[in-house]
Amino acid sequence: MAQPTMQQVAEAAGVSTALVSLVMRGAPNVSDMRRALVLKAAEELGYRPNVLARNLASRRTRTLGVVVNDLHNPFFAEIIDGIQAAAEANGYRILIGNGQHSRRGESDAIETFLQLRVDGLILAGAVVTEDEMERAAKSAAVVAIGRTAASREIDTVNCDESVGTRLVIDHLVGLGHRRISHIDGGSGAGAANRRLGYEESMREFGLGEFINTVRGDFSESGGYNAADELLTLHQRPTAIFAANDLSAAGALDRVEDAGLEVPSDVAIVGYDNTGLAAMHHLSLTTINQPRGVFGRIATELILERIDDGRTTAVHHVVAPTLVVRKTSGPATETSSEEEILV
Amino acid sequence: MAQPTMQQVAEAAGVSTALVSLVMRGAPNVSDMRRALVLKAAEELGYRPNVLARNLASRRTRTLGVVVNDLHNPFFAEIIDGIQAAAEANGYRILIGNGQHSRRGESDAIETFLQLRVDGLILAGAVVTEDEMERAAKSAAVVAIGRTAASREIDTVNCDESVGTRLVIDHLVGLGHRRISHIDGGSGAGAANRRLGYEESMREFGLGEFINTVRGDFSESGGYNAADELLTLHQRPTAIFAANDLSAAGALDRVEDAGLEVPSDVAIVGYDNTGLAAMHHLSLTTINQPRGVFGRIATELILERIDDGRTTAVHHVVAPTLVVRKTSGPATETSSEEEILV
DNA sequence: CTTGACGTTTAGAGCGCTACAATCTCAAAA
DNA sequence: TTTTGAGATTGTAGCGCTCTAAACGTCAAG
Repeated sequence: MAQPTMQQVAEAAGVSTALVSLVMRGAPNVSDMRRALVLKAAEELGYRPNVLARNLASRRTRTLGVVVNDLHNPFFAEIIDGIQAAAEANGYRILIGNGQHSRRGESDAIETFLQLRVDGLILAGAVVTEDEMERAAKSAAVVAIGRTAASREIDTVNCDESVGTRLVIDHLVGLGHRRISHIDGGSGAGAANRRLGYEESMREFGLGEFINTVRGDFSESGGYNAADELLTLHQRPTAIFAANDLSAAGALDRVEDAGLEVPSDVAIVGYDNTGLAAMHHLSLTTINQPRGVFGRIATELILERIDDGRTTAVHHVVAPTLVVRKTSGPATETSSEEEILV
Repeated sequence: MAQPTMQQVAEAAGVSTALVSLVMRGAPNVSDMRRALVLKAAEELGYRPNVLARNLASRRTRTLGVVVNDLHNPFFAEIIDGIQAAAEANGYRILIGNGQHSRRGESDAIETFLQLRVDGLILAGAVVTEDEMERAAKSAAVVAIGRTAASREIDTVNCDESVGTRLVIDHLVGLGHRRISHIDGGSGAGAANRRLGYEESMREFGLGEFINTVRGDFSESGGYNAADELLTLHQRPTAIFAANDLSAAGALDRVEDAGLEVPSDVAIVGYDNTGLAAMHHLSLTTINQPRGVFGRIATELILERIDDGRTTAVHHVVAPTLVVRKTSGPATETSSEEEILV
């Protein structure tokens, strides 16, 4: 496994190592003749630059470490796509670390990257303490996706939940719904803001009296149980706004189990526009977060710090969009009649 | 961003850099007094070992590069879990590279890892040529998950598709089904073996005359269209075995759209036991591949090469299991009658 | 006292590369 | 011809660490 070094390439090509270095880095001031000579020698020897040595000597890695909270969550895959595209376009490579859905796992991944001396660190959905992020920011540029940070050293990219929730309520109200209940996401990321946004929007539309939030979480069973609770209500809602797609799927399940039709008896709206929601079988109306854009913006922010030397924090807020599918529809006569009875 | 070096720690602790190195590596022959001294100095300075320099000097990285074909596929997340656990237990760290679902992307990720001089390379679901894997094997230990390799330099870990398919057919036959059709997975990974296994098992059960494969792919729409084709058949099948869960979901959709009951009119079985299949809403009978085990075994194989110097290839085959859920049930009277007519 | 053995500590030579300054080359200008 | 200077090439000192061999106590046995 002994690999050829620059030295050997230099000897084979009959030039200095410095020239080989220049060629490998694609420097401009090298004659075509020598460049060809070096390239040929490198090719023949199967030379592959040693990034360790290169980074050590240049004190730059041109590498971004991406720590995702949980690789199981497909949400992050698209963020990574965005990061990767933007990074490549700027001559950076990325390395991915798995937080294993825990503070501890994220810490380890961050530490690994810092030891590797990455130039920048993108934390997606991180749950580590802000303290820890700040400490990391002493050694590399840091940007966090999907969470806030007060530090001046840390940029953030977030989705505007209040816009997203308003889109949902607006959509449902436009369809004639008034009794719109919310299944909240417990301690999940963004759950609190979604609940607040729901309440705010309801009031905005003069529907304050119909505000009704039941406790749930970001899981299917959480949605199922919460829907169960809603169906036993004296006045059951004509529409359910769940905190995420998974819990919306659970709610859908429960509603159908009860022999009710979706959307005619009860409309259901999710949040996140996961692959699940797009499935023909579910076809869930939901809120789409432009995940690829998150990644792209995060990368651009980090490169501004690394390459342009920006030192002030930037907090980017991205607007989500509504995706209408089959689980939302007009409030029916029945529902309206019931409403009159209220 | 200038980070403290070993030199500075050594000065602060009043010892040599060699001693600091010893302490940082947890070497045994260091007096408690000096160890404490060094640790304290390192702590105070916020010292963090430079992995680049360390790896360069030691010519070892104790790092495994994991290249996954597609980060969007949750299939790989569990494999990574298994790898990570096994790697950590053996003092190795892992870095994840995204193949972006393309040969090109995988090549790039592999090249990046080789330039980083990882000790081992785990390719999960890779679609690169065997040539390329072999070239990589010249510089690092390589093991491939979910594909074969003829090279003596490359270990593999695979699932026994013939066992999996037999489990499915056995299950369905046990429920009284005879007219069992297969929706194949086109050029998807493992699709060919699943189709072969299906045909073989059918013959084994004396059901050769009922073998019926329709072209599909690993997507929901592929399953939908294939099921559509099956339903127009003069003798429609009483059971459908789809090449993966996603296409099974599509088939389920089509069958329900036709007003047929699952499983009483048509039973449906998927493959892979993805999160999708586990959803209450679908509750798909399917074949489970022990993905975490894939990862663990792959890691063990690679460490055998790295640490124990094994040079012969090992090909590990793991047995899948059947997960019975709600989309499979007994063949009904109607179906049997129809069969008599055949 | 030596001596030698053992556990601890250190000096210093790399690891493979980049960066910088120095040097060389050669055609155009003087 | 000599000078000039821009472009091409090279020598070499690190980057921060590990590793080998040697040096340094320390202490019991001779």
